[in-house]
Amino acid sequence: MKIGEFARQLGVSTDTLRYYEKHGLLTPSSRSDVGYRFYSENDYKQMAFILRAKNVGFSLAEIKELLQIKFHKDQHSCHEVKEVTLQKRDLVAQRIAELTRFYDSLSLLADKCCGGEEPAENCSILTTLEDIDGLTQ
Amino acid sequence: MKIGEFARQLGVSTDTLRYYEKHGLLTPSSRSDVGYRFYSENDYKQMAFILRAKNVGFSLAEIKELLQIKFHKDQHSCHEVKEVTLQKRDLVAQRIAELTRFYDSLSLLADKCCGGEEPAENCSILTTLEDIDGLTQ
DNA sequence: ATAAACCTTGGAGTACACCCCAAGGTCAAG
DNA sequence: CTTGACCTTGGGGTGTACTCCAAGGTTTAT
Repeated sequence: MKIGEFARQLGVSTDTLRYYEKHGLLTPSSRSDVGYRFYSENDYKQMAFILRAKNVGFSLAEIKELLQIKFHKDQHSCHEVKEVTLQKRDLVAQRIAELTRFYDSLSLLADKCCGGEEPAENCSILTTLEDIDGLTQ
Repeated sequence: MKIGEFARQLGVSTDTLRYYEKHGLLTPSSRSDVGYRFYSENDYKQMAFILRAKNVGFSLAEIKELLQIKFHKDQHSCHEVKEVTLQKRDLVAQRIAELTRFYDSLSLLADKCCGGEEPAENCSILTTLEDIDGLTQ
């Protein structure tokens, strides 16, 4: 598949794909005689992974590290690979925990609010997010 | 508290604090006669909230919106405030769901790995993250 | 009273993640 | 065989979120 079609299917721009290639996140599996990029089914899966990772707040540098868990398979011991994987998993777990606190804070804020048509200042809604922050930590 | 001490306690630079003030995220509660910024306990709580929000992947623009849930209290109806709060909460829930998928993927990757000293290529670890990605969606 | 350690504003520079050309080559349809 | 829709590289521009001066004023300790 050429870059244009590939980009359309993934909902990104061709510029983004060239940018990712330049920065070592996704190299198309082949090139045509005249240099056209060709993307495979595997490239599609890798790009989908990159986009999901980006969507949950990983930087491109972090995503590159995640991808290298697999590229490092040959050079590194199974033990090392497992370590890195578990480290990344812990990082994800921490983010989930913090987001859960946010979720609870916002739930509390919504629950305390009557939801009526009067100005919110007269509502039992808590006065500040900081107070909520204090309550839920 | 002056800006330097405040910055130290929060682990950010004074430049960052001035930047946040300029962009409407945190205005110190007072200034001295000659213009020195003074930060209060409340400012500390708000800054802590901002940092936690940033840490879980909110942009400064999004954080500003979150903070405005409280600043809009007077001008907007309780109903509107509740709506915005619930919207933000849904967004957080989505991120949690996606991060959970990532957590599961990485767990699977780690579980399939023997963790021994041999090169990882000989391990039962799955060959690609994309495959895992496929398994867990 | 003077040095060190603060503070002020303004503006310039940086890293990240794109986005948008320009100039030119390629390819499929009519 | 040319028109239009693709593709190439290279380079410049943009928005976000800082980061780092420079030039000057203030405060505190000796």
